[in-house]
Amino acid sequence: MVKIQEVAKLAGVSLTTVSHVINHRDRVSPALRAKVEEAIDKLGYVPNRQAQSLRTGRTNVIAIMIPDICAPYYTEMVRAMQTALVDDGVDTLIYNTDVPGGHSEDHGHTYLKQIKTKGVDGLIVADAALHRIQHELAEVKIPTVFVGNLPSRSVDSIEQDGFASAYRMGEYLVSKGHKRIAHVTGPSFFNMSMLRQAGFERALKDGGVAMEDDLRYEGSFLPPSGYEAVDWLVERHGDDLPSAIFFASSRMARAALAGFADRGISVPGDIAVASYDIYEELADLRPRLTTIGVSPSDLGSGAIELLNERIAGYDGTPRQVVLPATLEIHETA
Amino acid sequence: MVKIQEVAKLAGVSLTTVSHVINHRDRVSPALRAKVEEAIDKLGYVPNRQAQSLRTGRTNVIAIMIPDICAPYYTEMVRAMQTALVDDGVDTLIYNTDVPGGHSEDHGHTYLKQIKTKGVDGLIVADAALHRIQHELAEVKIPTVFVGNLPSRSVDSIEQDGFASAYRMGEYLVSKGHKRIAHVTGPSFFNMSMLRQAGFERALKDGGVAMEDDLRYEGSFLPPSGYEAVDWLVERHGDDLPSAIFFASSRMARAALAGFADRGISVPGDIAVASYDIYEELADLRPRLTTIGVSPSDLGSGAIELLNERIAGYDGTPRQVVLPATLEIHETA
DNA sequence: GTGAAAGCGCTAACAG
DNA sequence: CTGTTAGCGCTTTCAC
Repeated sequence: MVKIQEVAKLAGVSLTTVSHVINHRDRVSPALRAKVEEAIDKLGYVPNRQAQSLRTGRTNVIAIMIPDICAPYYTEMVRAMQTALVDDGVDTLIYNTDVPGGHSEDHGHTYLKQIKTKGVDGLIVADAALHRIQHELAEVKIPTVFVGNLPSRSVDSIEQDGFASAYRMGEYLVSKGHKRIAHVTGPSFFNMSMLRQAGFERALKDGGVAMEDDLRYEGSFLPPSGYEAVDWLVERHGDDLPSAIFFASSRMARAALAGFADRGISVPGDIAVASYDIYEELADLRPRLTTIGVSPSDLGSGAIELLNERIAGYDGTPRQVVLPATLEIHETA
Repeated sequence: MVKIQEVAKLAGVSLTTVSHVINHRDRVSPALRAKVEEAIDKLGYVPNRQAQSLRTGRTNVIAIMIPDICAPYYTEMVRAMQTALVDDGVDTLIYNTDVPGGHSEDHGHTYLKQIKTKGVDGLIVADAALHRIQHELAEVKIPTVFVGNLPSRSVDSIEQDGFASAYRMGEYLVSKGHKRIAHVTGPSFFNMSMLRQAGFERALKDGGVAMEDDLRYEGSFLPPSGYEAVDWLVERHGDDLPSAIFFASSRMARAALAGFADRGISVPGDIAVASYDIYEELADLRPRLTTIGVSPSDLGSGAIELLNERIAGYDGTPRQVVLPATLEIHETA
């Protein structure tokens, strides 16, 4: 490893000067600068980040915690973040709480510890399962932004209004004349699940459509439970299907579409399908899903904005940004 | 930030002892260790990684370069890598060469520079577009594994046999009685595209089926070009469709399925569809794609194995691992 | 505009 | 088993 001293020697200057041409170009005369830069090139010198960081306390790295790197929703979000960061040369350490061998929350806990020691400049937590460790989040003294609903408001957050969005979808389905609507919710231990559920069912109620308990199924947000929901629906109501079904996540809806196809149930002919969540990848699905949600890209770039302000020194009380949802009407409902 | 000295003071020992309980537990008497650990807890001490790394030269971080974090193929691969790394506490810096604002290869170049300065312990490059900068790869003195076909064999690599796999799919289609088969290839500047193409067309030839130039379309591996390929096919051969079509990537095939659906062309009724690539997410697609390929998870965990050996000090000539492909026959062909 | 010197927090000889 | 000591490579006052 070639170090700053060797550059200095080759260029015939002091190592301070070399450091200056690296960090404060203007403080060095053009002539010297040229000499130094030549030496840097010749030697193939690259500054050692560890040493730089140790000295400056900055790493130019942020950590991102997501539950599942295989979910397109999160990858689109991460991509937007990376895009927003690339010009600043900030790198992203990605932590997947869903990695096998343990509960997501445990991993979150472990990772949080790990992250603290890493000396990252900032942290983005986009994992609803971690709302339970919000107190820990607040104690982490590095700038942090939570993506999702964070009741405690202990750190900055950016989210969508789950209640209002789900309400809007409920309204839409009612407006299409549906009178019996099945509802596959998210896990009841997630705040966001409850919000979406409450919003959706409130809309039905307001629209004069009763939500039968027997038409509600608690899913996990993940694909398998969407497929299972179809099994449940057919077993339970096969002889008298509801006219529509709403999924609290599009991953479930996507799997459910496969389930309906496998059962020979036509969508939207036999049953209309709608879901929460929006992201680009859904565009290639047929039939195209009718969904409501906020683009993960917007959430991602918004999160980075908040984080950058914190990193730059903003020190006000935690902010809470709520992004408006879009209703995308396509073939399935 | 609480440092090792304060812990030492509180525990009433020298800072070496503290360092030892952190790094070499067994070198310290249980009694002292307990005292030190208590002090660590009380103070909430976490070691500063920058300092540790500066001293030891290890960071417990590896860098992973992929072209597109939104492609399920790569996310499954990354996930497998992270799973293989989590127990060792190794974190992953993820670089997306496909990030907007520049050509993938340029980004690769830039990132490579950035990575060099980061002092990562290892590097995984899973981006075929980067085979052009293989010489740079070889010059990076950190342990590196390339995922994909690397003709120069300048570093360790793990890959699938594109020729053999595509050949096998060609054979299969011929065996199903197809006589006119369209072929959507990958970009001709990729080595792997050429391998797949050669394998597939060779199989047709060996099976006595002519490959008409007019039935070949050069795609990009990405979804949009799959959709475009359908447009091309219909414009060109709408009145006389071939009986089957093979896509060199499943992302193209997936988009093509949407394209066929939009045109009212039934799969496999009007045309059989097959593709390269295998990954879990395809399971939720209907009709299910008939594909051939190697699971990205296997590639990912294999890559980590190779990398770990290098990090551990293995210093032989570059190895080349080739994983066998699986033919998955489903509905579309 | 340039250089000497101090030290970021930690680890690992080495000596006791 | 424990403590003293010398840096890892860099940035940044502070003098000149």
